[in-house]
Amino acid sequence: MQSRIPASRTGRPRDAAADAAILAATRQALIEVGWSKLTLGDVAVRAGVAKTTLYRRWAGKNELVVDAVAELFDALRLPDRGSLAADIEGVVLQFAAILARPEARSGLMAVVAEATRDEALRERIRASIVERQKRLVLAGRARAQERGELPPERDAGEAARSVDLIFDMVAGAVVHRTLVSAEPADEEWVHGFTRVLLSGLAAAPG
Amino acid sequence: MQSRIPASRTGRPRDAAADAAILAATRQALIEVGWSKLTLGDVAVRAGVAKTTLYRRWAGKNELVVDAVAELFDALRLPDRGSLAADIEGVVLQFAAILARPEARSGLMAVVAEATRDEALRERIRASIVERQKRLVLAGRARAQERGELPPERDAGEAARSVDLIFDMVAGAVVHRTLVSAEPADEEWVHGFTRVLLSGLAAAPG
DNA sequence: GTGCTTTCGCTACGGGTCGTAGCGTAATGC
DNA sequence: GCATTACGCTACGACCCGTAGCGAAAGCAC
Repeated sequence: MQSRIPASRTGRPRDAAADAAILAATRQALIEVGWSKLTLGDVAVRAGVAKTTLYRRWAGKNELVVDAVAELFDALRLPDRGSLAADIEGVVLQFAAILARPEARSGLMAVVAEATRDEALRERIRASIVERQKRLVLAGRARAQERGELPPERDAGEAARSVDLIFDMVAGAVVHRTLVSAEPADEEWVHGFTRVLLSGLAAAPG
Repeated sequence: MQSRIPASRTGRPRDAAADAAILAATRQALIEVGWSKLTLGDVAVRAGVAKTTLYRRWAGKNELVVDAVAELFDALRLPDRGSLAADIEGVVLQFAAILARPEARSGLMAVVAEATRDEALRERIRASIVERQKRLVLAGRARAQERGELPPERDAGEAARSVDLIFDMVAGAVVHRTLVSAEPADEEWVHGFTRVLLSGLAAAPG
């Protein structure tokens, strides 16, 4: 999943530790110098590998940063706080906390911008970040339906569209609040946002 | 508002037509080569001016692209379709149409990414794009309150927070849908989104 | 008109990054 | 041992950056 360029089956195997070192170095470089001034030569020095080694594993800066950032979002967990509203607030707060970290802010938006002109990169982001985290929406909704807090979907297509909409609204609002409005997505804001979102979902099924 | 570097009062005045030519050339370059491969030398050639002229007016690539993209959003209008839901749908569809244009997609996200590490650039984006377009939310809400579709705010602080939340939700959702999920924000999607948003706002005042 | 000031187009430059090629060496499978 | 691949290192041409310096042009004050 990480290395875009696959390793061969024969010959000397790749150093597995180098992958982790490179991704960690990439995140550190994002923190210290940001996306635009991040150079692959610098990352290689930080990771303690040769620049050519880096190019053997990743096609370029875009792919490398996507992988480095994607790992950050794997820490997201769906808490069980007893109610859908509280569960969502918990996830959104975690999401906001990740987006507050400079390596996530600088890297994520930059690769999304690059992806507007790169179909393969867009698919890479979708697969390794977006689709990967939709598990949270699915699990949260299923639990809420068990509790009777949300009505069941009429059909599968309806359900899929609903998940997509919720994901776009949650991720979009938090990202916009954090990166564009440049205001913190703190507990007060998350509480207000969650209330509006849930009221809307409950009142407008489908 | 456009040229970051102010002109002097005496001496030969700047060619006013050059500003428009440079901004148009910037947008055209965003369409053809995208943000990352956009060079100021290329923009200067496209605009028919010397590279040094460009540097006399803008501090760099970031500031230039912000100005070039900001103009795109000035075309937004609040239509009067008779109901708040219809009005919002109209604005959101216009917003989605702008974001569907490659010069807006590529440029906007890139400068937002750069702004995560540049306070002045962040303020520039806020002033020339975000705050500038909040007029739409304000006008839409005022009209809805006249119609009785939305309750009045309790106080000014409440009202301001509400506008910020609405703006983050609308802009965030459309941007995320268009650029990250890479799905079109068509009429069907906008209709569903608007329904959820308005139901939420009506049910969860303040 | 005559100066003063600033803009403009042009050329040239050092500095930095890119992505690749080439080499000798190290590590694994057969 | 042999083939194959990964690794570290060096070097390279290509490109873009941002600035300096120049002569010419276009306004303003007088």
